[in-house]
Amino acid sequence: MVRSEEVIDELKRIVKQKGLKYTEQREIVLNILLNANEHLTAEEVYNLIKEKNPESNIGIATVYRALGFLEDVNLITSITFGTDGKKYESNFKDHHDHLICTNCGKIVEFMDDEIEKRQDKIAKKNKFRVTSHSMQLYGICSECQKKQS
Amino acid sequence: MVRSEEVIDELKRIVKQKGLKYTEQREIVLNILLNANEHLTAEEVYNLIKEKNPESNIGIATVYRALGFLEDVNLITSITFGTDGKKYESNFKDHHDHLICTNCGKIVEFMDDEIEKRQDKIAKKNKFRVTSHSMQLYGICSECQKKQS
DNA sequence: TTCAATGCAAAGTGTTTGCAAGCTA
DNA sequence: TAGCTTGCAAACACTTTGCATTGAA
Repeated sequence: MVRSEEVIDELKRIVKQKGLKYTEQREIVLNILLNANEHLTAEEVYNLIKEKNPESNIGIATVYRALGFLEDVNLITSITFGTDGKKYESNFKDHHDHLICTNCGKIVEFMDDEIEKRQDKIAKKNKFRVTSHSMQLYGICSECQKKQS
Repeated sequence: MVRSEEVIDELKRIVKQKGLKYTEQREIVLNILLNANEHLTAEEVYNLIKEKNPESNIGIATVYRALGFLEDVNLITSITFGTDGKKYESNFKDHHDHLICTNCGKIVEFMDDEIEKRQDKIAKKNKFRVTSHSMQLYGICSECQKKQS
């Protein structure tokens, strides 16, 4: 995990290097994700901004554009699951994979060195130079199992 | 892997047991997925039907309804990854994961017992009853590496 | 001063629903 | 025949786009 200010500085650097403008809106969106403990949909980000930064009067289109931009420059990542649509998270969290409850949508993060090692091995065997990966295990979480039975 | 006819019989059994009607449309949709080698979106299923069963004049709404029904009765599963939306696959296929070349789009399928075992272990530790998973390794395939260098 | 970025609303997507007609049991 | 299913089109929800305006460099 990295300090928020460092990531914001990184955003400033990227924007400058690309000859684009630095805007408060992109910073707000990035900040929301840096401080979020869970994966957020575009709409959730939008609602959080209205709640935490009511003065900003941001539009939903801008949120979508900011999310797209931040994903392009690799500051955030998205995963998509079930009916909740695309969910975003900051890239400044330790690497992890996801366990996803297909009933309630809960996402649990995990990390397993053994799997990471095997992935490298598989990539080598297939002569791929792997740049990233994503893994999702779908199932029913313990709470939902109780409710169902 | 199971023979198509057995799965179709299973569908007939389920439909009867639920007091519903057996229709050609549901059978066609199921058959498309049984014979598909990849995960298909609703629209891809629809297009395949128009190609392989042009006489059926099926509507896209029926495809969605059939997919929903087949998923409810556990003959097929859906997962969502990337930007293509919900993708379906039959529950009667051998399992595999994907290596994806981000340059040319080539997809290589693989399967690794060690990873599968670790996944089970992780699921147990988190008290999830896992029903499916998807893993993608993104990178550059050997041909594209040659072209780039 | 320039032109990227924004907010708004309209236009696109993909998916679901209402309904009259069709078809299975 | 009864009522589940269908095809069609309209309705929906989510996301993107066009455009005039704003604002960062």
